[in-house]
Amino acid sequence: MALVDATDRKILDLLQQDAHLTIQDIGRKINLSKTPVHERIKRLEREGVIERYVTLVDKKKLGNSLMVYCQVTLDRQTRDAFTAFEVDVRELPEVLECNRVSGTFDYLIKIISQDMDTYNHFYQEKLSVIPGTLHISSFFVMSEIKNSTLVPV
Amino acid sequence: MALVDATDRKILDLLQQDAHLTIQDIGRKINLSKTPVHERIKRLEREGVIERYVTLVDKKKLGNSLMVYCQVTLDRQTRDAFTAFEVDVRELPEVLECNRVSGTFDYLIKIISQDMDTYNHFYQEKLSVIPGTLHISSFFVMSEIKNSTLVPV
DNA sequence: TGTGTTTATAGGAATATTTCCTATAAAGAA
DNA sequence: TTCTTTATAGGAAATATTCCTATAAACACA
Repeated sequence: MALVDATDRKILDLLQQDAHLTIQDIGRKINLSKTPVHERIKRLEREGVIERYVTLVDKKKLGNSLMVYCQVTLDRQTRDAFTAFEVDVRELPEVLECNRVSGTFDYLIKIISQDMDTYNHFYQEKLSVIPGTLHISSFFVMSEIKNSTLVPV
Repeated sequence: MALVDATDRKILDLLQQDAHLTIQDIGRKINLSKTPVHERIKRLEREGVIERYVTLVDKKKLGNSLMVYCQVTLDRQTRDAFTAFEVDVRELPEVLECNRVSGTFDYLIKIISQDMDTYNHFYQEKLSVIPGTLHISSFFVMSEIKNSTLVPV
């Protein structure tokens, strides 16, 4: 049998939208008793299909009103240069996402910050000082249209 | 009193990392009985500081191995053109994130797809056909370095 | 075909958690 | 001071998870 069957996908679809659904709730929605629902969820956790349960909060209400994308280019495109940059960038709590991409720059990173002063400080003191960084180009988010964690199942 | 005090921030920090922590667990970690922890969480939910509880899943194990960023430029930068594009893009489950940004293009969107064939189909049939779209430039994610939902508190 | 094994499910019982209720202590207002 | 408000604590009821046993269907194999 496949790693994830149709029933698993239904469960995952529901849990992705609301991690606080009870096993009974899920069972009711997909016409299954609590035992198989419970066992399937535990199996999906064991297999790593379910990675974690998290709480999403309102950034702005916590004082983080500025979101910025940066295109980062390193001075050398070697494996060691990539690794060194990645180790450093992972440590920065302001960096929510970092992906190495194809194209005219190396990394696209998403940064959250309180305001422009805070961002400027972060940019000058924490981001642009990472060894190997050659060029950084910032794009400021003016309006957040969509931000979903829901992977199609 | 402020909307969110120091105790609230401790609770939010813990819940952001693990939505399945029990109220008792949280109370133990911050030296508080279950009642105030429970009341604070309910208040944070009511006030919208806590937006939702979600389950994060392994994209690749569910068959979504390709992640792509697109820079989208519209043919006109009017309010109505923006609104129309945003309504359409919000409906696409492949689009996990969409932000309107400053700079030489209008939107930066993050797309998840099974593989290149699926992405090509999405690109040709669903993305590039959105009315008002002038230019799309794709950047393929080669390596995911960091992907966090943890907002600094 | 028949038998034993595996797999998925159901439902009750024990355990744990959330939710509700009452009570206490500290801080601030009249 | 005295009353009110706010934050906390802890017990009890309601709810959920977890564990246990049992049943039914699918499958392998002699």
